[in-house]
Amino acid sequence: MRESTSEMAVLGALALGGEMSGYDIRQFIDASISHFWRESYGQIYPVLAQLGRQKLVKSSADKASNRDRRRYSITKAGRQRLVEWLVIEPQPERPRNELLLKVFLASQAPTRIVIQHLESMIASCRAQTKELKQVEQEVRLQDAGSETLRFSIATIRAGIRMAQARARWAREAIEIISKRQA
Amino acid sequence: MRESTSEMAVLGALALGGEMSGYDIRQFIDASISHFWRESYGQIYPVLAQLGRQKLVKSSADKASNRDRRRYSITKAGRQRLVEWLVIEPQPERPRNELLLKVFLASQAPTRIVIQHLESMIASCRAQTKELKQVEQEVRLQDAGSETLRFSIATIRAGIRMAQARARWAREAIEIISKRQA
DNA sequence: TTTGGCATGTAATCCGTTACATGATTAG
DNA sequence: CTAATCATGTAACGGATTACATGCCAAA
Repeated sequence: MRESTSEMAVLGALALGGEMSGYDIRQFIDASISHFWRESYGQIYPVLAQLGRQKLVKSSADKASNRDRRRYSITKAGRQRLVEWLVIEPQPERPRNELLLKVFLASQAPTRIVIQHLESMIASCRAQTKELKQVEQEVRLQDAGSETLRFSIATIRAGIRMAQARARWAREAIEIISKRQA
Repeated sequence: MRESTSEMAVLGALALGGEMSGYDIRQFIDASISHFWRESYGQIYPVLAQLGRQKLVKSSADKASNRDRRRYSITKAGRQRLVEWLVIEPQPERPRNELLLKVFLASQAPTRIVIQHLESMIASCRAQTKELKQVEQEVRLQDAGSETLRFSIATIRAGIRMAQARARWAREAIEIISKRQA
């Protein structure tokens, strides 16, 4: 089974967003879940072709525009497939973290280097927190009353909390690292 | 430039741990930084060969054992290369998060499904927090006085804080999702 | 003696990004 | 007119995992 998570992201976009082109799907993902997900065209188009072969999506040429444009929509089988995947418990991910690797190896370079990295991280976390808080307010207004609002909000809250936690950790790390041993 | 982060992880292991075999490197990484990094043999051996070609590590057959065993150590050029990499500011990573994707798409399945996922996550975060707190105590005792202690501790604290933040978020998310709209 | 851990390596495959190639439409 | 955006797709490459293949040594 190939590209299973990308398949599900594309299927999910079509389930929530209705009929869309490959291009639209990219915009949709970018606009709604870019803080924890992304898909490139290099994934989306092959995945759409494959989903089509599996009858999980259907496509039609768009007659309203004489531009080269295909519109995809999810089929009943596609919705079923999506649910099958949704019920599978996601395994805890263990992503590699380059900053933590640099912290772990920091004894090999001047201490100020890693402190600088941590300080930039704090800045970028603060920026992200601020931005996501704005997004949260916007989404609350725009999607008020929508069935999916609470799920969007839950993912945005995740981004905010993680950014805050990273920033707090970085503060603590700077203290731990700066303190000379007794 | 290929496999740059794996190269640096291997180089870093040799910088901290001294002379080691490919097998040892794997054990070292597993024992010390597995909560945010991992390397498979399928990476380690090709990377060692490549580092050798670049004169960043040197190897010698181990005569003390007549087992098939090569011991690698970092060269001066290797240490330089490592420092060059350490000073580069790590860019904020945006990993894909499957759980968050499932939360975002949760309207497509019964609500209890995603609640269950969040509850399992809380359980696994608690377990990880507990485990890392133990590791922290062990490392504090074992590496007391070591030059690298504070850096190890900083990375462990990151794991603890992130696990706690994830658990707290999951609690909040369950509330958000369970609440019926007014 | 047989199982588990030590030890090295390759091949297949997967999943994903980036670069490339092409061209239409629309807003300024 | 022309730049930005809409739009689709392929090819090359990169980085990592997993499975496979092999075999020694030590302890139970």
